[in-house]
Amino acid sequence: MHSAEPRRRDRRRARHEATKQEILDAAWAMVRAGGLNALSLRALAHDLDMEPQSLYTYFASKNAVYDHLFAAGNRELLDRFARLEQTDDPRQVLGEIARLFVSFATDEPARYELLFMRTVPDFEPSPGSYALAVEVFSRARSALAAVGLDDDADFDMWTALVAGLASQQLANDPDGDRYLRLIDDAVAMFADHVFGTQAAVNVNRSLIRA
Amino acid sequence: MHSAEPRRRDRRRARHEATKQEILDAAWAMVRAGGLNALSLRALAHDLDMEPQSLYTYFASKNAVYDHLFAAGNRELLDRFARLEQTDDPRQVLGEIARLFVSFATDEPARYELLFMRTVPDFEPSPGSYALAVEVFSRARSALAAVGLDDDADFDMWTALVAGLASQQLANDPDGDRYLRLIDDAVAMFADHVFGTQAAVNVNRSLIRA
DNA sequence: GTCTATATCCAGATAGAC
DNA sequence: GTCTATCTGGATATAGAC
Repeated sequence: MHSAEPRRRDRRRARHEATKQEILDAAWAMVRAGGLNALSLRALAHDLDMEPQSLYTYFASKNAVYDHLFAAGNRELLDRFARLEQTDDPRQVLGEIARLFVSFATDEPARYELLFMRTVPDFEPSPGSYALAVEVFSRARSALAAVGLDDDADFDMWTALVAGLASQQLANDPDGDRYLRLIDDAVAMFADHVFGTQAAVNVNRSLIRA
Repeated sequence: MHSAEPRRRDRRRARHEATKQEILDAAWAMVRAGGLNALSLRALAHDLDMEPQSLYTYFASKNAVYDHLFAAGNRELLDRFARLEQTDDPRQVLGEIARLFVSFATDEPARYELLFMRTVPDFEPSPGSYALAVEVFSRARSALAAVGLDDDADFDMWTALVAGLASQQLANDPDGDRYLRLIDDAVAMFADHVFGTQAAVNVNRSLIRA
């Protein structure tokens, strides 16, 4: 009879985790529908047919819910990084990363807002969640470094360009692709700037041949 | 005695407008201190030593206050446009406009947020205020067209680049100039892309001379 | 034009019974 | 683990006396 106890605890824990996940799923649905600041514990409880107070069994506060969403968003980004096609072509790498971020933004604007804009008052990610964000950052940093892009200012320019495309897409054409379709052009512009233009490369080749 | 009445009405109206402006000044101070969503009619009234209900004499709703801030922000932008140095040099024009927008953002982040991000739930500018925003847009559009930049996609790329620099500056280095100091480089990158590189120009000159 | 009083609704969070 | 009951505080807005 002693041996049954641990299994019972496991089942309870599993149930607990399952409920927690249901709450998080409902939270995603809520921010998806009404924006990041539309998250409300009362409404969340209502959607799940429970009393608001019961949520505190699973999350210590509303910001704890945000923290789980924040962590999940960063894990999703890391997954997408892991699935990137491997290549040595700098322009292809830049294009892949830009598409990764901008589609991450358009897929779920609220998630992008949570991770990259500072729009939830008083929310600070926990150390564990923040570590995931740092991992995302260094992942991007080293992906660019691998193709010869290791200058800090260039990196900042790149993130500004990608963030600009993403935020304009969300703000001005949330359901279209007006800025999404500028990605290839943006990559060409940026790559020409930091690596030299294809034209310049051709000129250099001519000089070498001469 | 009849002639005194209009003057009394004028004085009353002037007093009314003065109080209205005091409220707006306090509102600016509030969003400056606590962010755009920190605006609260209760707190506003408290700062002005009045009851919250009295504010309704001056503004029909909280969003009416936001609307006045929105309009004032756009008027300030138009003023800055009017004060731009006149020049035919495309790169100089691009640089001036970029600095105009990014410093407009860093001078008062909440104002930039109100005008260019969609971060106040349920706020829609009134037709009159929106008209000012449209005027700002067309002002930027025609300033670029005047130096030969009239392609829609190029314009979108430009706004994305400038918006990206501004938003990254606000989000990642609000008190510094990490992205501000990239403006010249960004202008060069963009201008090279749409007008051709200086290198390419030199090559063309060589060809013409040869 | 400003006040008191009030309506209505929302929020996050805690204590303690069961 | 979930509930009832409650605390505390916030919000926007309206009615009507003065």
